[in-house]
Amino acid sequence: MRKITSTNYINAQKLHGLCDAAYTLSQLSGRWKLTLLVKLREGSKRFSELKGELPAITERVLALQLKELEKSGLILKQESILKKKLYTYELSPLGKSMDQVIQSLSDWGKINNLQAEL
Amino acid sequence: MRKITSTNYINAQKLHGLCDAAYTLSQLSGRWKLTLLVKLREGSKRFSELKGELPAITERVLALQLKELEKSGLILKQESILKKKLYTYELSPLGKSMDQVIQSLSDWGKINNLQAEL
DNA sequence: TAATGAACTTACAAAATTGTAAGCGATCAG
DNA sequence: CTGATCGCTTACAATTTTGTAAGTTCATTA
Repeated sequence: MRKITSTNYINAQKLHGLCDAAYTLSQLSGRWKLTLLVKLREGSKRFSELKGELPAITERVLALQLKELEKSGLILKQESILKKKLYTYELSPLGKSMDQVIQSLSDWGKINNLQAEL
Repeated sequence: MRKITSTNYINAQKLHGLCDAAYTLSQLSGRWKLTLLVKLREGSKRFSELKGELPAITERVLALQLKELEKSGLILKQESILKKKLYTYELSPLGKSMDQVIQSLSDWGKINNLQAEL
């Protein structure tokens, strides 16, 4: 939970007021958010699928990140019509509008991420 | 300082191994880094200039962020030929190669950042 | 030469994020 | 009806990031 009276929080707000790029970044900040969006570009997935594709993530953090992405409108949570209590997550139109952003982040990483050669 | 034995650190490494976009994002993570790059796209600037353009930043944090950007090779610190101990910061070639990334982050923010209308 | 300013650094505290471990309420297969 | 699985939630601790306040060093200015 954020303290909306903290200098930290206030500074973030000011920053978003003077830098659009920083605002965008803030929507993606959180260890796994961006990667979740990348995975969801492939199509809608369930909680357990996402967990399976991100071996190091814990359920707690996965739930947190999904909730925040939903709150900021980038993804949608749908209940299956066939089975109750079965949900799928998918990109919302807003999330899809991030396509170019995600693509350029991926492209730059592909060229400069030496880590990935392992 | 990061503990290279922490689960947190190890998870970040794993993540960069499986997601190029996340690697790119990690190079930009830090409250002011991206905005510093945005400012430096306008041309090289000095410490005090940057401080002046980012009213809310403290000297401590500005110094930290600049040092990290330098360490990751995105910016260069140059000493003035005319006056000793006067430095300017500028984008390195690697930093300039982020142009497309920064541009798409800005573009998305421009459309979706309601905050900025203040 | 004393004062000023630029560019930091240090020690410390607060806040935010992430990880650990366990538990809980459906729903469903058997 | 029973146990298993899915999709979470809770309480707590560790880690990481950011902020506060003060001080330092060197070089220039007056």
